Amino acid sequence: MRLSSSSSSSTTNNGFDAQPEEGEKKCLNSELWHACAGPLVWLPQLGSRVVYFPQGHSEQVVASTNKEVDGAIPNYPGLPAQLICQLHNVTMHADVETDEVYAQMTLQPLSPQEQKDICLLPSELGTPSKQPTNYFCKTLTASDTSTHGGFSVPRRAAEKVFPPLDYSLTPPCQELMAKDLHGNEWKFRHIFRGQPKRHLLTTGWSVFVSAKRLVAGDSVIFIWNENNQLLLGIRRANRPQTFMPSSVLSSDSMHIGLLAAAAHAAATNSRFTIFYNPRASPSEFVIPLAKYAKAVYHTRVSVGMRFRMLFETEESSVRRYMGTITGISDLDPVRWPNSHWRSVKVGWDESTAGERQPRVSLWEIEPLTTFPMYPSPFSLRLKRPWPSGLPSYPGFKDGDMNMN
Amino acid sequence: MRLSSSSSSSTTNNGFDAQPEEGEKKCLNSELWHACAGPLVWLPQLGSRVVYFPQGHSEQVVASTNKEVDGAIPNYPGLPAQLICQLHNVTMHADVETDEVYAQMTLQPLSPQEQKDICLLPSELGTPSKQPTNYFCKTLTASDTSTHGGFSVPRRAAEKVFPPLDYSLTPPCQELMAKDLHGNEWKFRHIFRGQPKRHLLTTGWSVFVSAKRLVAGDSVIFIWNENNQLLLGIRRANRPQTFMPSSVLSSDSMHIGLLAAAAHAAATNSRFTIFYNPRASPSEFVIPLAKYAKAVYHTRVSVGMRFRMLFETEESSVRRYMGTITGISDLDPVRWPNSHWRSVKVGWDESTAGERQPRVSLWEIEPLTTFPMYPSPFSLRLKRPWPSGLPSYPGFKDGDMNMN
DNA sequence: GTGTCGGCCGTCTGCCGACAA
DNA sequence: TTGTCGGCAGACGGCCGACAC
Repeated sequence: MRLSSSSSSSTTNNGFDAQPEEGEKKCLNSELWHACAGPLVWLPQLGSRVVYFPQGHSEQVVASTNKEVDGAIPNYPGLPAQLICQLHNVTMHADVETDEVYAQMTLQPLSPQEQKDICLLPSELGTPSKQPTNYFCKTLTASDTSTHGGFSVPRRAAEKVFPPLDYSLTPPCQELMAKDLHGNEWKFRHIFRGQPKRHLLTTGWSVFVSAKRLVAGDSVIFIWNENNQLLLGIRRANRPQTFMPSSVLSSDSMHIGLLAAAAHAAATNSRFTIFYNPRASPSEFVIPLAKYAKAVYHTRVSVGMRFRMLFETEESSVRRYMGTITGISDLDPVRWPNSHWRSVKVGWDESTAGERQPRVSLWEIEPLTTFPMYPSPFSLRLKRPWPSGLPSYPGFKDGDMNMN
Repeated sequence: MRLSSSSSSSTTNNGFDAQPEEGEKKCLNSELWHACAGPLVWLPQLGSRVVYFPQGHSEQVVASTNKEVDGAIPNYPGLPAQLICQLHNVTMHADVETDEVYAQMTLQPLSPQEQKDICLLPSELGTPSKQPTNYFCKTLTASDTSTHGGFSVPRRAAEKVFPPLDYSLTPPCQELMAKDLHGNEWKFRHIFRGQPKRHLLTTGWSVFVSAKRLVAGDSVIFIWNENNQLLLGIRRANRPQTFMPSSVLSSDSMHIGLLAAAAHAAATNSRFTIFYNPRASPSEFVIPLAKYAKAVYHTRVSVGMRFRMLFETEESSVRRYMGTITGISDLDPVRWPNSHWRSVKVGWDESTAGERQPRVSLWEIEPLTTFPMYPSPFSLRLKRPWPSGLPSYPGFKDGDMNMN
């Protein structure tokens, strides 16, 4: 049985397959996936080199299982804190039950020889995934989810993303068809009525709410794409995890499995598979190699330095928060010495910053004092040693770094 | 957040905690758990020695994730096909979403010294868990689950497990309160009416059906226990897995995690935790040591020998099927040489046996030709070598074996 | 501009015995 | 003995504008 809809990002398919073949994976709309994942989520490019962080992967499992790890997790001496990998496959998925978006990636650690020959391509910095322009995201109110009525569409939203109504009708109304991540179609009656006049979705709305089990606080996303299709995604509020597989494997075993799978792949230069859940994971843990290299080797940070960092707003747009670097140290000096994962301790300017993490990674922030983009002998003198097991960085050629 | 109700089988609590303390696990009714798990499911006794089979554990993950394992799973040379362990903890759980029952066990592999000192206690053979006597199990019909009506209670079932109605009333009826695995109470109107007269659950029934998302084919279990409480459990039909954690960890990583966790525990004689899901797992993979030893060292089997084996019926009772041993060999000679897991190839007498497994383990069957219970020098001559990494069996004392 | 409510109508839930398997 | 159905009454779903923030 297929448990999720999926789509390979390597295809250039822009819509849905009209008739997916039996036994083949259904195609999943990339625009909608990214809209649901959020504006800050990028997926690395197929075939590119990436850096994989077991620590970050571990954090995702912690967040997903909501269980702290006890101290019994063995060390994997052969597993460095970061693995440079080739990205062989990346597919977008959505949970059939919850519509939760996630990505599956197949990674292959580079051989020592390949690591020596590293030579960054401009394209490997990672390009932000194209966010749709004609869309809106609304957090559902009690009235929206109650059985008593329909969905109140914000006026600007309706005018921007829905087809224009024929205002000569009394009342003006039309039928909308929207496709969700799995390709299912939902029909809504869109009407403009009331005193004062407003846009509403009536017939069909409550079916959608109950089928998706939406509650007040969850959000819906409507997209009008370039193929004149209406797409419809959902984002659940951050209620406590309910999708946890508590009855399959202990969270300790999951942690061990993740580490052992990566360690085995690293030792044999073979492929391994991971799942990245952008809305459950505290941070991305598969980073384009060039982005990592730029942040770690071509940006100099120090205590006291000011920086800014992007965060997602409730309306699914982006804003910057300012902060100051208060320290630079290993997050876990015993288990993961010399790791760049969350190596920067920070303080946030705004007092409401209680929920922003106290530790970030170098590639997540923009220091306000910038240094020359192109590497110089000076900037290549590292403050911290190159992690053991990885080569030094001779193959980094100036001409290949084109990062602005 | 607590994701499942649970109860330690080490407590002697026979009912529900009236007021579970904050932060403490709710107590889960053992009778009801066993009724939902089925008549063939035993849980090993707390503190006893058990044999753990990574192969069986692996089979459970395969069944749960519905995905075959590719060949990439590394060997764990230090991990034998069976581990003798001390059972430090065993707790019963039920999934909050699905009510699916499962058990959590904490195992500690015995040290080499402890393995030398093995001396079986009579109690360690494993005692069948007491199945409730006053109960019934009914598979729901289309009428039972439709919104059009209530639940038709089979006459014998109602007379056996529900409190007697006052037949002087017209119509005779009463209110029933039943507790599910999580301790939630459900209220039903029990009425005896119609022409011909029959027992029905009306008011309250449809709330239960929709809350538990029951469909025709699922089963309900009502128990009247010795504390005069009515307990109510559910067993879903074997529809394709829906609880799968596809977005958390790849099934390969899960397999590796399971093996690595056991291997690490075996190497360091430290504890590890596993989940046993009796209705998802093809076979039990944590076996009382004495049961294992009796089957492997004190029962002689050969090709052509007749045997019988217990199976669960649809009505949650037990029946025996007969078969003939057709071969004895390793299930996976490469990865798990000298393993007793499913080492017996069998043929079944009845032609409808298509769904019964072609390979079973020695402790699952009862050979029809029995040999003396007490070990003799003759019966101790093993047909197969004692698995490497385990001691020979000198500590087996005659006086301690009291197995009938 | 939009969240919630009272009002009102229609559909579907849910209780009943009939009937047949 | 019990699964399904037609009949029927009442509850709730769901569409409407009023109204207030």
